[in-house]
Amino acid sequence: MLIRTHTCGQLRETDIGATVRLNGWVNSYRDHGRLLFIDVRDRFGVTQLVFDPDGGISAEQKVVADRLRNEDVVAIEGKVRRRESVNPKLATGVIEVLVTNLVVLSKTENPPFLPDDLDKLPAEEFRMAHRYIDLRRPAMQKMLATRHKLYQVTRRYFDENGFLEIETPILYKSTPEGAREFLVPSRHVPGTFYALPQSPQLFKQILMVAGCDRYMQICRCFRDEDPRADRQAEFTQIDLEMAFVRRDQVMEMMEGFVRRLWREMTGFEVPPMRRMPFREAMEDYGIDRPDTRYDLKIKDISEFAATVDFGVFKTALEKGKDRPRFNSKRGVVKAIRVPGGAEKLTRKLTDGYTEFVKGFGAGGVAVVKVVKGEDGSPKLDTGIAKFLEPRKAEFLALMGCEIGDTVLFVADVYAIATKCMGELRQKVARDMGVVPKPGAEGGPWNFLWVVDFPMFEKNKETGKWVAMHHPFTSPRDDQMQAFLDANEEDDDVIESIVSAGYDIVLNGQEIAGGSVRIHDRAVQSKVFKLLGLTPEQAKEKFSFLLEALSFGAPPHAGVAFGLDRLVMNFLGTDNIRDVIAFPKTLTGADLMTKAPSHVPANQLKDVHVASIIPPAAT
RNA sequence: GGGGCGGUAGCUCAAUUGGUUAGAGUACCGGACUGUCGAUCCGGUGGUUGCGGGUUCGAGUCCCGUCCGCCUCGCCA
Repeated sequence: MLIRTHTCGQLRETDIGATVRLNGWVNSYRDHGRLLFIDVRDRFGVTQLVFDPDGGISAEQKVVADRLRNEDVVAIEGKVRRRESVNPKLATGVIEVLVTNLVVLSKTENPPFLPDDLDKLPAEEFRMAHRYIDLRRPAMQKMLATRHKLYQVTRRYFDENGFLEIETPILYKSTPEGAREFLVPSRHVPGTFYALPQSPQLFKQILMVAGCDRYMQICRCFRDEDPRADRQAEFTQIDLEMAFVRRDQVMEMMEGFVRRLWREMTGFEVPPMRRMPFREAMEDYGIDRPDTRYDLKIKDISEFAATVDFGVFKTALEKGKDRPRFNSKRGVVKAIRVPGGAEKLTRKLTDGYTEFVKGFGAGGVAVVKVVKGEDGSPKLDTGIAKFLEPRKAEFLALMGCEIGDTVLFVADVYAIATKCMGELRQKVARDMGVVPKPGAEGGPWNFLWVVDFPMFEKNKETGKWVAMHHPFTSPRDDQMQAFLDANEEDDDVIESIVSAGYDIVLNGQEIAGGSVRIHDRAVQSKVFKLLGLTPEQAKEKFSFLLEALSFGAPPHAGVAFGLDRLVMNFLGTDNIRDVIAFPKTLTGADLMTKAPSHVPANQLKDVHVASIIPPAAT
């Protein structure tokens, strides 16, 4: 074949006169009879070829050229010359190649679709089934290049900071807490199974005990739970761990990474990141990953609401009134002041909010508008105005209301009211049009740390304690003694213990999370006990960890970044499948390879597995 | 597991209340054309309306079931 001398994005004015060879795909053809133009494409760009019987191409080859169609693969030789008319859309648009020799390397069937970004894209289902064509699109090539660059910046930064890149096993021990695991049957030991790792959490801690000091890995993780637009069952993490550090050293290292990453990927200089306690996030934003690009803060007005003669408030506030503040079952009234809402939040929208919060367990949303009265002063209107009227001045002052505002209320127990308000705040922000464009489209990049998470929370169904982050997260240093001293039966104390965990939140999205780990066997044992694991169960599941911790474990801490979400941010997409070369559907199918698939009976027999699904039914 | 949206030519879409032979653009095939660049012009092929039932004189359209895709709640230590 004619091996290329240049890529299809390379030739410039300075190459005019040179004899070159190009390889690539036919991107489009424009047949003028005697004269034929072909745009040839590779991942580097597009170059125009000209086939002219007066220009050195043989009559036989011209006939072959006339038969070229989109996505045929060709090799050509020819002479670079200046175009008669420049195409400013192409980087190579000043020149063209007058072809003297053509070899068709691969003739294509009529392709199911053409890989251009100009027309409306085919259905995603179809793009995934023919991924080899979809990935030819310039936008997808850009995605692959962006991911690649992210890998390189990541490896460079952590290498410079003394991290070792170490691979950990994919065939791993089942530790069935948290997410459902993918299982792999063992051939050697009938009836036993590996699991695919939800993350390399325990291996990286073991590596710290093993004296590796600093570890990093760009690793695949597997969680057999239902995906979402921004979630795949199989996804990639930038996984890290450091020894001989506490919280601040890790956070500093991570912040440095984020700063480097954004500088190199986007040119944006990330300012010092504020640290927001979990409690503040929940109080002001109703969520542990607040989007601080817009205000619309939530206000707890329980105290004021108690003075209002409104049944819904009174009923809510009666609930769990003897419980401590922030207790999930204590009744509260929360409000959001929406500047300009009186006009924009129509009755239809606010009625919709009631339906919306019902989905999260609340009874509804109460509404009041602040309008201009006849004397020009603020007047309460619609909704629950008549109940608030007697305490109007106090209410307006409390909420800081101005004419034109709408105030939305939810009254329920703390957990529900907080969740509803957090979700409602985001919905209202969208309805009001105050959510900025994504960072990749010129909007702000808004980073913050969320810290001081509770160590434990109660599972709603079982009533048992579960680790909020994971069971290897240490209490915050100043909480350690309180944790060791705590009576396991004392829920209020257990609930109050704060962990040494930390998340990085970007524009309301968690992009990284980590914690200082427990490096003391006694502390780890106490956590397992609180989580309801007997010493025997703990040993069965985590003996290797407990042993490791008992043979000289350095203090250590780490973090994991969601790599796919980082790429989504850099490309400005909200679809995770757009940043993965070979993604899966919501049911875990690979539409190109048709995985998962049935396997022959003998293959099942080899691994000692029998299907309970009758062959006829499948 | 629950809720919602969608599935019509290779692809993107249309088809009035249930009513004639299911159309258009594009791709593809044939033809014309020496400067185009999403070439243009002329002509043509192409349909199990996802699948299976049902209602009806008549179903792309209505009903039931099912499969697939997407969005979402639960779930995701």
